[in-house]
Amino acid sequence: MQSEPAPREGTLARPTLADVAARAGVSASTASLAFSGSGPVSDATKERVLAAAAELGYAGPDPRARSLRRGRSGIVGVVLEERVRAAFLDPVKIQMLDGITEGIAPLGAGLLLLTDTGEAGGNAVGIESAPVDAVVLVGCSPRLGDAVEVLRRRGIPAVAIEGAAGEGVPQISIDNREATRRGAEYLRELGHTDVALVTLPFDADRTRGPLTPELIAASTADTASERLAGARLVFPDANGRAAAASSIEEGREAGLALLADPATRPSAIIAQSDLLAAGVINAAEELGIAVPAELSVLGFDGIRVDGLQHDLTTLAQPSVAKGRAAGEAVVQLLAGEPGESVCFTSTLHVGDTTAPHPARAAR
Amino acid sequence: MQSEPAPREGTLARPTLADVAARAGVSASTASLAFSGSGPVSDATKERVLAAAAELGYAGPDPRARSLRRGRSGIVGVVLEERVRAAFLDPVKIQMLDGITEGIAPLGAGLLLLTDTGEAGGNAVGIESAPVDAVVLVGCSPRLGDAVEVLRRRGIPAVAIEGAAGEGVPQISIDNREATRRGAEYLRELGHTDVALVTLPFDADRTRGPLTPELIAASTADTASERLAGARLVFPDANGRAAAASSIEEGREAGLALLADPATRPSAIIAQSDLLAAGVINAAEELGIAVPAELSVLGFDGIRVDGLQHDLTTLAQPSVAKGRAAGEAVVQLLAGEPGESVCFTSTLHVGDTTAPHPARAAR
DNA sequence: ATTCTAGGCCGAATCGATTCGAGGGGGCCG
DNA sequence: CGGCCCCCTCGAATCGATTCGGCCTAGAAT
Repeated sequence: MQSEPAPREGTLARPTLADVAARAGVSASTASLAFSGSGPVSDATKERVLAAAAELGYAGPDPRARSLRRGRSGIVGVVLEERVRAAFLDPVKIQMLDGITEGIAPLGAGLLLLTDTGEAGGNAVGIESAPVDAVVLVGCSPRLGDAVEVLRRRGIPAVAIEGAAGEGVPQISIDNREATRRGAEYLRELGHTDVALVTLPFDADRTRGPLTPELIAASTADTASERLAGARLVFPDANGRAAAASSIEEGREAGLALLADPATRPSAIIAQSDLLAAGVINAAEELGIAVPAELSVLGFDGIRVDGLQHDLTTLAQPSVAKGRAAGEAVVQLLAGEPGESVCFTSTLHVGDTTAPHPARAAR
Repeated sequence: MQSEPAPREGTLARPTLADVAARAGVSASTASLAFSGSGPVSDATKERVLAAAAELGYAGPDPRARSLRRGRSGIVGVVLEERVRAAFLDPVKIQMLDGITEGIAPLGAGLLLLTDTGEAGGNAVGIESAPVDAVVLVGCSPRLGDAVEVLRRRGIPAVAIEGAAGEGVPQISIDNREATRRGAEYLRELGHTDVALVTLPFDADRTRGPLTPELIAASTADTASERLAGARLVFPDANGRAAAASSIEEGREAGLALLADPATRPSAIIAQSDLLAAGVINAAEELGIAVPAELSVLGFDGIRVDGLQHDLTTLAQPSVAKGRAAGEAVVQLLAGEPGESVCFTSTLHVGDTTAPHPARAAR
C-alpha cells in the first residue's frame, strides 16, 4: 500500500516530465537532459527515459513551460496592416511572406500571423501580447510607430518592411520615390502633361477621397508619401485621389471619380499599386475610355493581376527578395548582431497600358 | 544604504509584474488582478498599479508565463502539408486560410503556420512542439495519420480539412468522389472514351510517375484516392500519372508525358486540381495540340489560374466556406463541445476547355 | 454598541521544464 | 594499491504570472 495517491493509468491528466522521470527512476533534471539532448547523459539512461515516456504516452516537453524557462518561443510574428484575409488577397504581401519564410528558415521558427488593427480586445492575441521572439512589420502601415513602441517596451526585436521605424529597427525598403519619378518621367516622355494620381492610404483612418494638402501633410504612411513625392518631381501639380486600400475595387472607385468628367479627364494615371491600376483600367473600360489609346495607366509592384487582360506598365519591385532580406535581418537580430537594412531597386516594366499622349499621337 | 541590490532604473532587465506590484505597494496577486480585470480590485488600486506599470515601462504580462499558468496560448495552428511558401502559391490554400481566419475570429486567436514536413530538426517549432490550443490540418496530407496521433498524445484538439482523421477529429470535406464522377460523366456525354488522369500525390514521398496499382494501393491521401475512384466509376480503365504536387509545372510535366506519343494520346484529361489542369493545357499548347478542339481538360477547385487564357471547365468547391467551417469547429472544440463535421458539395462549371470528342464532332 | 456581511487585498502554491553547481562512483595512471 | 579526474546524476532555484482560500476592515443592520 503506498501512501502517495498514485495517478491512475489512463487518467485524463497528461503526464509531465516529472512523471516520466519518476517512472524511469531518474530525477526530473536528468529526464530533461535526456530529451533536450544537450548535456552528458549515458545512453542507457536516455533509453530508459525515452522508454518510460513512450509507456506513459508522454509527447515531449510542454512548449509553454519550455519557452517560459528558455525565454524564447521559437515563433516569429508577422504583423500585417490589415485583416489577415485582406493580406491573403494581395499578391505583393504573399510574395513577401514567402520571402520571409525563406529568410527565417535557419531558425526553424514558426510564423505567427498578426494584425495591428487597433487594440485586440479581451484575450485576443495582438502585437502587444503575442509569444514571439521577433517581429516583421509588413507593409506601409500607418500604425507603424505605435507598433514599434509597443515592441520596444516588450524588448522584442523588429524589422520593418517599408516605412522608417526608428533606431534599432532594420528597414527593408525600395526606392519608392526614385522609381515613381522614373515612371512619371516615362509618361512625360510619351507627351503626357495632365496626369492624375491614385494613391495608397495616407493615414490610419484610411481616408478615401481627394488628395488635399492637409491629408498629405498628416501622412503617416511613408510609402504613399514617397511615391507621391516622386510623381510630383515630374508633375508638380499632379492631383488625384487617395484609396482606402490597395485593391481593384478601390482603384475602380478612384478611377471613376477621376475619369467621370470629360472636361477634367487626365491623359494618364499613376496608380501606387498594380491592383489600383487594374481598378482604374476597369473604370476606364466602364466609361468607354480606351486604354492605352485614350488613357495611359502606370502601376506599381510588378505582379500579375488576376483577370486583367492587359500587360500592365508598372514599376516592378522584388517582393520576394524584400521578404527574404527581412527574414535574414530577424536572424541577425536574434543572434545579437545589428540587423542589416536594405533598399532594393525597382525596374520599369513597359507593358501595353501606356502609350503616347493622344493629341501628340494624332499629329 | 539598502542591503538589497536594487535593480537600477533603466537596466537591461525588463520589469516583471512583481516589480510593478512592489512599486505600486501592492502584492503581486493584486497587480495581476488589476491587469486581467477579472476580480474585485478597487479603482484606486487599479489605477495605482497601472501608473506604476507606466513608470516602469512594463508592457503587460509575459505571454509565455501567462500561457503556462493558464494552459492556453491563444494560438491556433494551421498545418500545411508542404513548405509554407508552396501553400502561398496555391489559391485554394489561401482561400481556406482566409476562411479559417474568419471562423476562429471569435477566439481572437493568432494563426501559426506550421508544416508537417517530417520531424523538425533541432529546436524547430513543428507540429509536435508548438504552443497551440488547437490545430487545423489543411489539405489532403499523406502524413495526416501521424500528425493526428502526435496531437492526440499532446491533447490538442484538431480539425481536418480533407482526409479522414479518426475519432474526435471533425472533418471538413467535399464530395470528391461524386463530384469527379459527375465531371467524368460530362466528358463521357461529350463522347470521350479515352480519358487520362493527372492526380495529386498519393503518398508521403510524393512519388511522381505512372499510376500503378501498387501506388494506388499504398495511398495515404484520401483526396487523390477519392477523386481517382470517382473518375473510374465512369472510366474504369482510365490511367494516367501522379504529380508530386499541385502546381502548374507538375501538371505540365505530366501532360507532356501523357500527350507526347500521338499513338496513345487521350482525347480528354481529368486533372485533380486547376493548377495541374493549367499545366496540362500548357503542355498541350507546347505540343501543338488544340484545347478544347483536340483535347478536353477538366480541372478541380474552381479558382482562377493566373496567366491561363482559358475559362477552365472545372469542379468548383467552396474553399472559403470549408475554411470557415473548420474554424468554427475549432471554436466548438475549445468550448468543450464536439466539433461538427461538414461535407460540402462541388459544382461543375463548364468553361471552354472541354468540347465534344473530335471524331464525334467531325461527324 | 456589537455583530454580521462583504468587498478588497495578500500569501503561498502552482503551471512544467531548464539549468547550474555540487556530489558520487568508477576507471585509469602512477 | 592509492589518488586523481572525469563522467554522470541529482537537488534546488528559477522563469513570470495566475488563482484559491483566508484574513482584515469598514460599513450596515439590529
